[in-house]
Amino acid sequence: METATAKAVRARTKRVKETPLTEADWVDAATGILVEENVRGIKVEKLCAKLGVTKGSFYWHFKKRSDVLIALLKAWRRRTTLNVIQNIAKSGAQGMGRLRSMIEMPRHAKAGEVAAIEMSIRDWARRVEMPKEAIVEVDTIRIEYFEQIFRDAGFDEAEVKRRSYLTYCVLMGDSILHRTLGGYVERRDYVDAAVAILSQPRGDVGS
Amino acid sequence: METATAKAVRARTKRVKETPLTEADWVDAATGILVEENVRGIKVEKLCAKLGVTKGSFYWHFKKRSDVLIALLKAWRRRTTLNVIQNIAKSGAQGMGRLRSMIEMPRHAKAGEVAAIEMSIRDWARRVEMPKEAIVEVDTIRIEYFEQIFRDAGFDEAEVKRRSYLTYCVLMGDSILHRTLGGYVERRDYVDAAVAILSQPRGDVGS
DNA sequence: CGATTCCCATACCTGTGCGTACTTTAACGC
DNA sequence: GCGTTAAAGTACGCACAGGTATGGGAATCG
Repeated sequence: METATAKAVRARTKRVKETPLTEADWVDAATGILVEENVRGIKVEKLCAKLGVTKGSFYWHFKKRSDVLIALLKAWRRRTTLNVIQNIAKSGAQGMGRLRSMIEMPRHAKAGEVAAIEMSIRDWARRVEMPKEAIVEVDTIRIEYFEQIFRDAGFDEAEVKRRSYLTYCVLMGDSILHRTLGGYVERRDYVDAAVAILSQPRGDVGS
Repeated sequence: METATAKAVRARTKRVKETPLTEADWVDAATGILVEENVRGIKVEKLCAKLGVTKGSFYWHFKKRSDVLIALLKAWRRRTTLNVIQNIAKSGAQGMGRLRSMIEMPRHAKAGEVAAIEMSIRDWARRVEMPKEAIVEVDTIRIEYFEQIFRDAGFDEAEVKRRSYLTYCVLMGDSILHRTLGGYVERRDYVDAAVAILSQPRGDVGS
């Protein structure tokens, strides 16, 4: 039979980090599970196993399970809203180049993980109010950015709104569909076409 | 204290239907929970409560919990693949009118429930293989229909694929975003713009 | 060097949910 | 009428998960 001290040692050796855990560690672990499973898969004991500690630690950092969910959401909200703004500046794109770099985003290398997190949160938001607020905020910020792009390109206000919404639909749709329909269209091909079609001046409607 | 017979009577009176339950009844109940919560929310006892019976009934109809999930998926797959084909015939639309009626779909009255089911299954499919197969099949059928539309309109094969994928992205994006960004654009306005832009012949790309 | 505080371990209680074994009731054939 | 079978009801075992209470070791501060 395993002694209590032996178990303690075994638990300790599982720890990756020897410094005390921070809230960020818990949030990261929870985010991982959120993607692999879903919100309901975020169990206290599973979090602890992932971090190599026991429940005593969790309930020292948080009062209850839902507190880590709130922290997760807060962190995502902050990261994501900042990302939108930063990607504007970072890419250095101008005019319709901004549209292109936005449309390319879901197909970027590291985007898969990011998109998976967002999709999990969107799914969560379908039934719970708290994540819905975060989603609405992110959606609003993004669409305002699209509006700016089309406004700069000289479209009138009504057309700006329509194209912004359409653009966001394309973006959102692609980030969902390129997983199952991955190889259907080439990335370069798709991005070119999307930019061209969305930025094309309104001509006559084909009969 | 409540007697055993009294409990039996109380349970019986909760039953909506007095005829024996069918597999379809269980699948319907499970689908309801799938939308309200998610796939992990489909608990055997919750299903039973919804149908006014006890676990004895469930385990007479199914061997284990996952069997009802399989049945649910099978039913959805069948319904959805049929729906795509039927909506083609039913609408009676021709040419680009077919595109319009497809784009209108997520905004139809009863579409909310249907879309919610699909989104729940898509979320489920992100982590499990079984629902993923169903999703891939549905995606393939839909995009083949889009291809037909654009092919009939005279686009070349490469453009057919690009536009089909873009169209599906718009459809998918709208069915997700119109919940949070519901009032952002008017339905009529959005549909007109989407059809116009997606069907517009390729002109010069604005600089 | 002693006490306090931080961070975590252990043990326990409770509720819930899956699955099983057995019993009960109602309809139906004969 | 009477046994048989379909369609449940009842009771139980058990594993997991949330939360609490308490204990322990290491660092830190006076």
